[in-house]
Amino acid sequence: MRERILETADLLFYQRGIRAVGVDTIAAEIGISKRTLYNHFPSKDELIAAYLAGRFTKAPRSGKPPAEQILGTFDRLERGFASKGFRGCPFVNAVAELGTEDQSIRKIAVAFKESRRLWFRDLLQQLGVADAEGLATQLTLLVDGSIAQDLVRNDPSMARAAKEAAKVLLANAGVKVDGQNVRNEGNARIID
Amino acid sequence: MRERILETADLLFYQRGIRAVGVDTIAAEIGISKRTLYNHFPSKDELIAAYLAGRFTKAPRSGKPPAEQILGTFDRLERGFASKGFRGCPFVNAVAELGTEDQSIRKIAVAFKESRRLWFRDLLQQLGVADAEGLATQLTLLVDGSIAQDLVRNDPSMARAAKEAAKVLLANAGVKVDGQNVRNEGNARIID
DNA sequence: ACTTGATTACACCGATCTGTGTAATTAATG
DNA sequence: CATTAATTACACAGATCGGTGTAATCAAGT
Repeated sequence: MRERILETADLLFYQRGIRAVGVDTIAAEIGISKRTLYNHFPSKDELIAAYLAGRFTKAPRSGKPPAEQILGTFDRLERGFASKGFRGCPFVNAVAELGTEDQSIRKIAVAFKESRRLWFRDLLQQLGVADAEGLATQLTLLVDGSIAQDLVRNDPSMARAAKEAAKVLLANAGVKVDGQNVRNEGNARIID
Repeated sequence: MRERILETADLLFYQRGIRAVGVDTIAAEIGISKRTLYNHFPSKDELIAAYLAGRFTKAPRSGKPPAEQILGTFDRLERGFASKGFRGCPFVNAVAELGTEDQSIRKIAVAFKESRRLWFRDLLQQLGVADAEGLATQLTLLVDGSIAQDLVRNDPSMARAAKEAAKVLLANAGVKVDGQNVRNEGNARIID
């Protein structure tokens, strides 16, 4: 039951916005009484927090080469953009909608952003990139930038643009990409 | 009077979110009657549209070298992030909050994003960049990415990370940056 | 002084919001 | 069968929402 409530809340919150969806709407959508919903979640705020916590999915660990994993992120992004229900990053949207004052929600959003940055960083470290921290941050900018742009433009190709930029940044850091050969001894050299 | 309403609505909408601010709140904040507000704006929706239209500021035209103008964007971003009231991109926030179905608002947001992309593109063309269209798109990703990241993290240094990434992208396209020397004949070579 | 237009106070509308109280109903367990 | 726990229907609370109707007030211009 709790999961049914959560998945319905997830769908409606993400699709229409948190403030735009009332608890009555959620209960009615499932076909349960409002009382039942409040028996599982003491307040809407806790339901919102649970919704965001449920969106906190770890990045998949795979055996593929790190560079492929990194660039594969943008392929998954593009598929996500093209899928029907895509409506931007739920964490960014929540902070944008609910404001910065709500610390509990902002903390979840920060934790998610940071977890993805660290995922990038670890892969970059495996690749021997010198400034893995900085480059990981830059990659997250491309990710969130393409998400924001797709949200307003509804243009999945933004993911590909981000991927191309990521390739350049990776190559500049000495990572071999797409069979390109790159040396990185003091002066990086990009061969396209 | 109309401007007073607009600037107050701007402040409250941007700071607290559009759905979170009622017309009564706006009128009370100014100290006018709700009737007066509705005499200037027939509905809240039109007030929202006017709010976004007012946020539509053209990028400044200056006589500085194109490369400096482009990179200066990120310096201005960083100052914006560090300023007290910064709360992300009002257009992205509006779309995130009001949903994609509201076409009139989404159109304003798209127009703004596109205007900034074209501003980048024109400067890149002045620099003789081959794929000015594509690179301009990539730069907007860095801009919007840093905005989104700063919104949740409250970390103005995201603008600097975006600037560093932009430098790499520019250099890779053969633009001379920071006194770096770059050739771009077939194979770009980056010297840091 | 007279007219015109803007603004005011204020009550009111129907709808919706989060949240609660309560008593009846259902389903599983012993 | 009896107990227990969950769920139900439903009314209701108090607040807020966007928006309107109306008559009084105010200020400026001719």
